[in-house]
Amino acid sequence: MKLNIRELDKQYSDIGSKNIIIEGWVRNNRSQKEFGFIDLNDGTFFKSVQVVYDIALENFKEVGKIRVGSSVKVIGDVILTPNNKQPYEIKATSVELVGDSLEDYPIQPKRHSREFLRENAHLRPRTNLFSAVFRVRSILTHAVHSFFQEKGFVYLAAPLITASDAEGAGEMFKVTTLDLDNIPRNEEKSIDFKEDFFQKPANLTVSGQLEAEAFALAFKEVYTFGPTFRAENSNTTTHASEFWMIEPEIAFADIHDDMDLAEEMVKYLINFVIERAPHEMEFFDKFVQKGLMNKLNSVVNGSFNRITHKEAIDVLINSKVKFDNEPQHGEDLATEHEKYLVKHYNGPVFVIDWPKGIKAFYMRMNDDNETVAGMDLLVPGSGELIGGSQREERLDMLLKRMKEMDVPEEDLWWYLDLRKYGGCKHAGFGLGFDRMLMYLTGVENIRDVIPFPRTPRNCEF
RNA sequence: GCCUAAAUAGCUCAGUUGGUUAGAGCACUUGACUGUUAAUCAAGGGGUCCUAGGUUCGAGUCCUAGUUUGGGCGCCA
Repeated sequence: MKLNIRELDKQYSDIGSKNIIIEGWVRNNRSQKEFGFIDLNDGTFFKSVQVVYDIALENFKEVGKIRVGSSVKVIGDVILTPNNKQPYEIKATSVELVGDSLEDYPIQPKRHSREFLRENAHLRPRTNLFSAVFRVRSILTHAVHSFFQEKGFVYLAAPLITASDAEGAGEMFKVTTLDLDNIPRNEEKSIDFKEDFFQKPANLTVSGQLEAEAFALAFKEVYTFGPTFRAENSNTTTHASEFWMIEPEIAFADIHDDMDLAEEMVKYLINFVIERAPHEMEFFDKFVQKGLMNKLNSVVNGSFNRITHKEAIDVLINSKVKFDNEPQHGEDLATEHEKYLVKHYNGPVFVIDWPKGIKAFYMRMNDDNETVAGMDLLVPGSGELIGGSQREERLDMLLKRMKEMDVPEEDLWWYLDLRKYGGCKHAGFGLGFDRMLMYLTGVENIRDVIPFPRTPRNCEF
């Protein structure tokens, strides 16, 4: 009977000593004179199973030489070993080498640096850490859909290619089929995009928000979940050129409804993963970030702090801490300020009502005419986990803001239409999926929670 | 993009004020070993000391430039 290790771990006590077949990869092989042990992992379960083989095997000597990384097929019986480190193991009646692993296999049964493993991104999922990270990533993906689907939100796939350059969320990657060695020029000597695939300049999206707004004004509650691209030359532990973002958008809702949704979602995601990946979470808690589970449990059981930008600045000023950037009303928060705030409040903090000059054109103007209804959720380690706002639904105000901020109206005619035909107050946010994963696992670098990360100068694999 | 640190065996690192033939642990090869679990023990193979210049009788070590990587900052999710 073929079994995978996940199934085996569930039912090992009932299986008795039946012949079972397990196929997987050798994590370690300790051979002795007349017997030996293989740590076998088949990828279906965080833990490996120990296979015991002895001299009764006709190929005993060859089995003893099977190297780490090799794939094997094992036939054997389950035996219970309650007095050992592991509650059960496989007593092999047959061990067959399926795919040899050459002598220079880079992954060894020892600690490797994260940098080295990044350079071996095709092999790192075979290590404990990355096995745990990427299984949790998969579970977190499921959690996202599960959360919104349970609430009846409609999922839309926002376009990845866009002709609009107006989102203002950062530098964009250009999309073109023009021959770069022979770029067509028009009479003014500028690039003739009439010759290009879309007959106009096109880019990879930096946000699906504007399209999500269109759907929110039809389905009331919607979300996007997909990749996003930023061509910024960002070199930090929390930025990638290609990352995934979740962008819910809700109609007939204001910024407080928006924060309620964000808080409920973050808590749901944490609970979902803790429940379904207990071994992985235990591993993170033990080896990646001590106290992680305590932190997550207190986040789930507490409520998030909510302060205005003005209050945040007051807290910073009253702290008497000597910051490199002096906190000032009307100015942006520096990273050191964010770090102080999450420490001060000992957990996630919403900051709302930001000075209008430092936020995007679509955020709703508050009655004071000085601040907009934007909100950021700051968390320890991952920085800005969520950025969102109540959207400006008043056509005249939106047009005024676009003019002030030099956003071209002609590209966004359809976005303006949403305010002309049955507009209503609405709000939404973007949650950085990869940053959420960092927060959940305690992994400090975004490059270590993305299977094959893209960052400036790095597009291998 | 700015600031800063680093680069020595496949990996993780040591290498003193510039001085003989550049070392260790792990990995690999060979062998030993009756319950290992990052097994242990013995022997062996393995080096463009990041690259290019320079200083010096002599450079892994000092200087200059470059490349790559880490961290911090900016931009943001």
